Amino acid sequence: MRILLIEDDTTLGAAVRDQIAADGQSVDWVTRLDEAGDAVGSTSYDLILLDLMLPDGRGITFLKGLRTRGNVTPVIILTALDQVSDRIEGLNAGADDYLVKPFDLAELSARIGSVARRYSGNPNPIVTHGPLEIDLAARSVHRDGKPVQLTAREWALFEAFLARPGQLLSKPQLEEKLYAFDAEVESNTIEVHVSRLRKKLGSAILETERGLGYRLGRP
Amino acid sequence: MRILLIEDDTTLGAAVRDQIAADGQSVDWVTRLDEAGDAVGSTSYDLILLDLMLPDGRGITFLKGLRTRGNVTPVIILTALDQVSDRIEGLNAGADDYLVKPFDLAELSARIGSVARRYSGNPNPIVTHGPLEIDLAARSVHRDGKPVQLTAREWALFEAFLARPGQLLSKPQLEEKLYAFDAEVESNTIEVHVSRLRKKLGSAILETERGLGYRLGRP
DNA sequence: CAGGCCCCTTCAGGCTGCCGTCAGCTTCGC
DNA sequence: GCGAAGCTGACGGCAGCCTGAAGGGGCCTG
Repeated sequence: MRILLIEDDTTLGAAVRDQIAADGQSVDWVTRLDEAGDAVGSTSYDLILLDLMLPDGRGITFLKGLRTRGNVTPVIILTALDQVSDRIEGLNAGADDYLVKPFDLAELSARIGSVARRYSGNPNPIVTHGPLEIDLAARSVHRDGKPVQLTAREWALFEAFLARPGQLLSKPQLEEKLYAFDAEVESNTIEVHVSRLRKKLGSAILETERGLGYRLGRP
Repeated sequence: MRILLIEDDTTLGAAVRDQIAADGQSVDWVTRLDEAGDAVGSTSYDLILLDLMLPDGRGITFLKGLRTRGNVTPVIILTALDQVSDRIEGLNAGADDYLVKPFDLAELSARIGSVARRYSGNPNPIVTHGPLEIDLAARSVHRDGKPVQLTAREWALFEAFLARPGQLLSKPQLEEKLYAFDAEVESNTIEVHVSRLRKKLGSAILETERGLGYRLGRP
């Protein structure tokens, strides 16, 4: 992942650069907005870390210009300004996240990871399970290459099994997972949803353990 | 590369003209907006350098008119106004960059080079999605070859889906994207904007996943 | 400064289809 | 063969969604 760091404080900049490099990402570090403008003009970045107070202008303006030109690269703002109004202005200008100095470098790593996961141009990780291809982030399932539509409840149920492959889940456990714990389910709802899931995903997908519950079938 | 310089200060204008010529580009220099209008009407420029205070009107007005007529030539604003509001107005009006006077001629060269690299004479990359052609940089959409006008919110929403094609986006996620995170949206704003987008771009463009959110439809 | 215009939000009414329920049937264990 | 547990088709209620219309605010114009 290619990251552009725009930060004029040399101490902080170097620390951030080293942290990112330690995470295995590549960094370009500039200290002025005009350098930053050239950089985004000539290179395609996956993420921009932007200081708000720079020697040749406000980072906000740079960010707005970026967005006005249709650039959708995710931007995380780094700034000493901790007032809510600045934060709102930054987010309104199109920032994706915000870090107030002084911040923990580990936290920075976490945010970078989060943004990267959310936006990386790469496709989401796909879990395969027999004839099924499951994209958890996109909430989509394909069966033999054909998309399958799952409803909200069906997803919740399916997710519960995917989270614990092979593990036996009792009906009370599943009800707890599907409903706010105060909801009263006085019927065979789980059975019905299991039935619908089997119809959509294949009858082998869920195995019944009579009297005990269900478990995800072997692929 | 062919550059149009709109500047009424003869000293500065001559200096800029000479600098650009020294960089090996060709320049047309006009001092009034009506002349500028004639020039863009008769010649195709790769870049426009625009002063904001001119004897026969505001440069902003000229720029807006240009964009309204669908002209997407990159524009760099040259101005003595150093207030943030003016810069933002310029960028919102469709400028690609700005330079506050007095500026270094070397910096001007760098910006020109940057813009040139960004556009490299070629039209912007076009994303096609079924009957839609989307120019992210110019923020324009064509449907079956006809231009479609999107408002700010509509574009922001559309962009969110384009950034992650096929991914399910929940309403809270979309609200987060459209509004500062502390804004309270107590109504069905997202639904309304989705509805408008469908009306403008075609009903199949966004698919509803009841209880979960929306996703970009297959082309 | 009034007036117009456009965009955004909110609201209300109508519609869709998901979900819980039930009943009748099948399967399983003993 | 019997009872208990599970399966599944059918159906009505209602949450969630759609959309036309109205009102307010910002921006530009005369």
